Amino acid sequence: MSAVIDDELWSAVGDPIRRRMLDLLLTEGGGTATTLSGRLPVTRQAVAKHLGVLDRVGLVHATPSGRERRYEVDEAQLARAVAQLSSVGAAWDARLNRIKRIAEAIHRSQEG
Amino acid sequence: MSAVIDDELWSAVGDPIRRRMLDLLLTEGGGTATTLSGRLPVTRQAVAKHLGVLDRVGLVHATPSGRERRYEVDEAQLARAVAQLSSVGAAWDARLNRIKRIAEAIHRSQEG
DNA sequence: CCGATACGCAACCATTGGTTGCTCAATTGG
DNA sequence: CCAATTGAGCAACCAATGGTTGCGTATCGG
Repeated sequence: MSAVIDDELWSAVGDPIRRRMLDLLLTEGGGTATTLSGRLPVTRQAVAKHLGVLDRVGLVHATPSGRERRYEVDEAQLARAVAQLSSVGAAWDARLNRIKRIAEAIHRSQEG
Repeated sequence: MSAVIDDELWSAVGDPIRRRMLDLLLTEGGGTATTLSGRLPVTRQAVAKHLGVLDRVGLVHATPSGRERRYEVDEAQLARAVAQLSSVGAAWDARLNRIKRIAEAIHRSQEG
């Protein structure tokens, strides 16, 4: 029930560029800093830094081959991240619902 | 299907301090920069800046009263944010599932 | 009225995301 | 085999952001 998400994981997927990178890596089945930067509005170096962040939290992993460094999404890890995201959403949902029920109860008690 | 979340909303809830602030505001039914800073590891001024961010994206709103400035969560807006969070999660889930199905199909075709 | 308190503003510092410029290594082709 | 190309990895630098301290101001309560 913790709803205490791993802050590193959150900030990793909290960045819009990194979310788009994950999307691209998923839909294209992996890529390098160079190929990704061709589809993003930032330079290769910026992409490389973001890949470093994603790598450190385990959302992607790299396989060097020749002079290339190909990155792929760690699907299990991303699934875990998605689960944590939705658990935070669920926690807030629960609080909102509880507040709503209390408010309704007060409302009824004031009427009846 | 967009899965294109409002980046401002994301970065608003992407910050761990701001998430804890939302939690506190929900569970305590509102608060001021001063009361929140008492429960957080940052100064009142830092909290005030975060409240400004949350206010600008509409997740909280303030009602000045005397020398206090009381903030409360805009529940409808937070519900919207939660919905967007879960839609991103759902989009990634869908991609992960599709990839999984394709991988399984390839696996089967290679065996049979 | 005067002290305490809650807020806002400004200056300043560290971290982070971005850039450019360079070097280095591996691939490719004459 | 040697040279040009190309992908990656630094390093320096800049802007924005999250944090701090310090100070001014307004409101509340004795």
